[in-house]
Amino acid sequence: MPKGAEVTRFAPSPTGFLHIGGLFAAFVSERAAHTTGGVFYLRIEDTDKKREVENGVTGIVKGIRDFGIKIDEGMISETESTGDYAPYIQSKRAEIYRTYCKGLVEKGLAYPCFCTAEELQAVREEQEKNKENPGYYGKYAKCRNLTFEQIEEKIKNGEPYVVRLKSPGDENKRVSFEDGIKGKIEIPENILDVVLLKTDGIPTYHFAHAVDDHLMGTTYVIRGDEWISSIPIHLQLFEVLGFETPKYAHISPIMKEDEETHGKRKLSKRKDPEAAVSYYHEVGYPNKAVLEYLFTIANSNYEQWRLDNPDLHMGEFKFEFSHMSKAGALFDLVKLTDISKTYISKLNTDEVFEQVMAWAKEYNKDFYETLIKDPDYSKSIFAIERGNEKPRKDIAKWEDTPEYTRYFFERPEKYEFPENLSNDDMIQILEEYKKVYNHNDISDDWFPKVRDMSEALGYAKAPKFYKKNPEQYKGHVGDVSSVIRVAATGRRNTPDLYQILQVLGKDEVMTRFDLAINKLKED
RNA sequence: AGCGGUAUCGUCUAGUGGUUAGGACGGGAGAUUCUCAUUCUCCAAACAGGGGUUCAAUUCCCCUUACCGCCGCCA
Repeated sequence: MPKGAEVTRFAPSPTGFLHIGGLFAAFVSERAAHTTGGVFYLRIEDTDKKREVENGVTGIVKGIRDFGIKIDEGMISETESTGDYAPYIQSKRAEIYRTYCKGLVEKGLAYPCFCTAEELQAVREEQEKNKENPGYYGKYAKCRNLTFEQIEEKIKNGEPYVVRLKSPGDENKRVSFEDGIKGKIEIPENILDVVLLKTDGIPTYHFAHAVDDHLMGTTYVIRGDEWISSIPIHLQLFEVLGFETPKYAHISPIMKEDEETHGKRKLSKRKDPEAAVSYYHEVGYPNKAVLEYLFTIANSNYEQWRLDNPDLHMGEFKFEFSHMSKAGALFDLVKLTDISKTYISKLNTDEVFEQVMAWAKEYNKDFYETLIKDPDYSKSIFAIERGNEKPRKDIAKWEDTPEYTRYFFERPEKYEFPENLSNDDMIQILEEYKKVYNHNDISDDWFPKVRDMSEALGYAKAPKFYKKNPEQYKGHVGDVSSVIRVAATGRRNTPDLYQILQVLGKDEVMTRFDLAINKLKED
């Protein structure tokens, strides 16, 4: 590996649920590794059996991969991994932790503790009453000074126990470390005899973190900032284990404004659908757009870079911790929408079609069937005004497309005809237009024809003429084309009408005009 | 309670011991346009409060406040 290369990792629990904040952390870690020529790996922290979900690894691997985040080593599926430091799943590493733990006990740096949950609870209550700091330490650490004989006997009696660190900390001393994002942080030393190995022999996060990140060669630990408070524990663990400490960078969580309190709060798995990465997939925000958005909150100079380099791949942007925000950003769906619209507007027709199909296949089967029936026709819809110098920005997510394209697949049931014209006027316009309509007209000839016809029927050729002398006209060309537009699509607002008529095809256009005329006659 | 962290337009942020405090999203107005969407122009919009230090503080220091974390055999 090149000099300065960082080894980073993403280490989630196998809940199958990928939080947007988790994706963010994974993304930042991946950038940190790959912009330095290093390695990014995936480790699964399944030390809490209660959290586990069947096939939970798959969901996470897929979630990350879908976003184009490359995992170099570690878990690559539910059971498989690649890389030199396997196993990458903590439940399979029990022996390793036990060995290190045993070493600590032998050196007198850790000890078994037989306290029950009830006893610990009682201690906590007492501490609370005395307004002391809670925790297992000092005089409250009852098992700290058990004799060898006492321990032996309890074990022989089959009493369950955990292994605790015999913390060498001094509450009057402080430790300091340099955080990659937050800068220098100083905190009192850890004095808690934290649990290393739980009753079931599985390590706690703290212990597993120290052992694994050491063994797996992590150089830069990137994780949520809720871990900052645990830093003294971790530093102490590295010290007693005789390991070199990695660098740390603590990321602020992605927040959301709470409707009730108006305060900030973390995006919540339970309350906020947009907390789940799968949400973006479901509604069809392109992965690249989501990543692009994440990048704007990861590095504050990214937006300017994007403005300066609209066509470069985002991988070319140089990610740096120094440009990361110290505070937690509020998640802004509106901004995501804007980024997504811009992104989609730049895709070519085939790309759009491909992505729409991929989305529809999974989340809107009917629409998928509709599109697949005649792929060329479907593509021609998405081709409308695409590739222009100033492309339209009206699709934010694939979920928008069924409604956006509906009138191409269904004849109008309702017509939003303009109110300022009488039915007879509109019938006249349509009848007349049927006569002059030539499906083979090119785009440049098409609109002048509508203008000429408007004039012949007593409408102003252009809105400005009408505005000058409204009493001279029945309306203007806008009213006329409106009638044609509504007759063809049912809607008042659509993209370029010429292109729409071209896509619909001559026969269909004529049929729709007739249907509209009949409808107007009925009313 | 204690221990940490954070604080610039509504949002994401840039920035500096002396600036008309900059940009992006969103909002408003106008222009372009057959509608809509684009595009373009313009506008409104911020240094949490109080003390210091200094000729000068949004910037440095302290306090307060607010918000966020953490205090588990969860991670």
